[in-house]
Amino acid sequence: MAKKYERIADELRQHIRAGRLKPGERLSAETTLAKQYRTSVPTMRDALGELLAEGLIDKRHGVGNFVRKPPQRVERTNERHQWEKDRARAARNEREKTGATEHDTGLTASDLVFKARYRETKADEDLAAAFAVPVGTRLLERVYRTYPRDGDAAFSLVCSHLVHDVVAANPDLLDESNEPWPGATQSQLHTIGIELDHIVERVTARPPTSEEAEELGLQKGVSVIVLRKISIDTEGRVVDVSDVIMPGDRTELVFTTRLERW
Amino acid sequence: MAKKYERIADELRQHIRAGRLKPGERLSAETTLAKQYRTSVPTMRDALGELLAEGLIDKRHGVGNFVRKPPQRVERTNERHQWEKDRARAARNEREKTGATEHDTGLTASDLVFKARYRETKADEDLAAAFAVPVGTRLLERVYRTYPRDGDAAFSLVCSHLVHDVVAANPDLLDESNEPWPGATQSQLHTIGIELDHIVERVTARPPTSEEAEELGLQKGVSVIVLRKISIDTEGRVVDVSDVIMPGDRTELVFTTRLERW
DNA sequence: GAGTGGTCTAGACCACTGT
DNA sequence: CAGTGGTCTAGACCACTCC
Repeated sequence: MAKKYERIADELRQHIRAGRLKPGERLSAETTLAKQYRTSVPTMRDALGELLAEGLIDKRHGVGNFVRKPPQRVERTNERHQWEKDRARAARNEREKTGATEHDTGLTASDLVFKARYRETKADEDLAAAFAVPVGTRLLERVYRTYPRDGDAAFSLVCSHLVHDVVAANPDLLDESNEPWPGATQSQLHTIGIELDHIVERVTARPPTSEEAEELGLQKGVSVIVLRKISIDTEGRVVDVSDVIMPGDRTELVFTTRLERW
Repeated sequence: MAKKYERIADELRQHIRAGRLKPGERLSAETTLAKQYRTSVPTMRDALGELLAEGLIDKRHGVGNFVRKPPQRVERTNERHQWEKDRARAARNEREKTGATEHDTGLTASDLVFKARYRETKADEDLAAAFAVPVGTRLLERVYRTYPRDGDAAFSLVCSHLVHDVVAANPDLLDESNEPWPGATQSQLHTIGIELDHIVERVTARPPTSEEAEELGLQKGVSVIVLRKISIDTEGRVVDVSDVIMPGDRTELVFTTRLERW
């Protein structure tokens, strides 16, 4: 009854969990494994595909299959928003001390490479609805990437949108060469007199596009977590809509909800 | 350069999005499609596998492949916690009016079938750490399922844990036949004098186990969203640890974070 | 060049569904 | 029973990595 590739996957999983296959260790070639498990190569590959989607192994084309090191999960908390707000009005040298990615990963700025690209776009239907503005309204699109200095895969893909005419009040905000802006978006918005009141985050999961898989270094079968962050200011206006794509096998989102006392 | 199965998947995706293939419509048999696209059946299946993971089609063994109706997404907000807290002390008939699943799905109680199963267990390492109690501490495990009356797949798989000796203060709380308890867990905890202060939710995504895929009616390649909810009472004690498994292709989590004013 | 995984083919046989 | 998708096999050929 049990499918063959599932039984093989189970067996390999046990070996990994029990430590008989150690992190970083290379598995035998797929042709060899197929013989060992008395099966064909495609079936063997189906079994390995399960472990791949679970993040237990890495496949490296032309090299081999490797037991994955237990991934260092990146936590992203919703407390970062209050933390950013507290720092938004601080002196520049204070804000420069740490950024949010360092806050999440525990790495220091020297380990990280940061890239920003600004572009002007027009609101499509989706964004127009989120901002409650007409379709075609001019937006400022800001794309961010943060890479570890040695590795190649990005931690997350971030794409933020602002209403162009709103942020144009401070021309510095239109210039990507001012990035990384110490203190992040809330500090930038503060320069044009905007204070945030609350943030709504919508979380879903789906398979990555091939570009996303490429940039995040995702193995086949691994999903991404998609987070749409909507920032609302004290007048109830939507001032920022950001989409964040994170690798599903390395990301943990943490949300704390405080309740009113009886 | 582009892989053949990706090109075919792209083409089918376009057809679906453009409405040339309508929701509910059956695709040709895989052997027929393979001929149409001048490829082999396994490659055709790889292409269909992409659409499957994206939730664009349903495969029904022995029947055919069907264009999926745009899934009605279930939203789960963190505002439900305050909503539940507000109702926890209300009169029974008030609390009976609606439950949280109805709140999320917009369905009424008569459309839903509810099941609860209680069981006594001992804290493993993971749960012991979450509760800050010794490994082996007696826990009450409560498993919940909610099904639509006509369909077969559950909306979510919920497993809640309470410290047995804490809730034993009210024997009614040990008896699954008292479920569904109007007003949910916060109302149950209120009967033993517990008030919640805040809730921490940790969100991750991963492939489903085969049991999860079965119960949630998931197609191959669709991930689940895993939410661990930890409830902390006004004395800082962890009183409930719940794991919620939700289908990745039909779920949207919504978290609102309110910020302190400057 | 040797060895690895990636893509694709062709086809056997099984399991499930509806008539 | 006919038709469908599910599993599995055997093997060709390509693309990548490392020596």
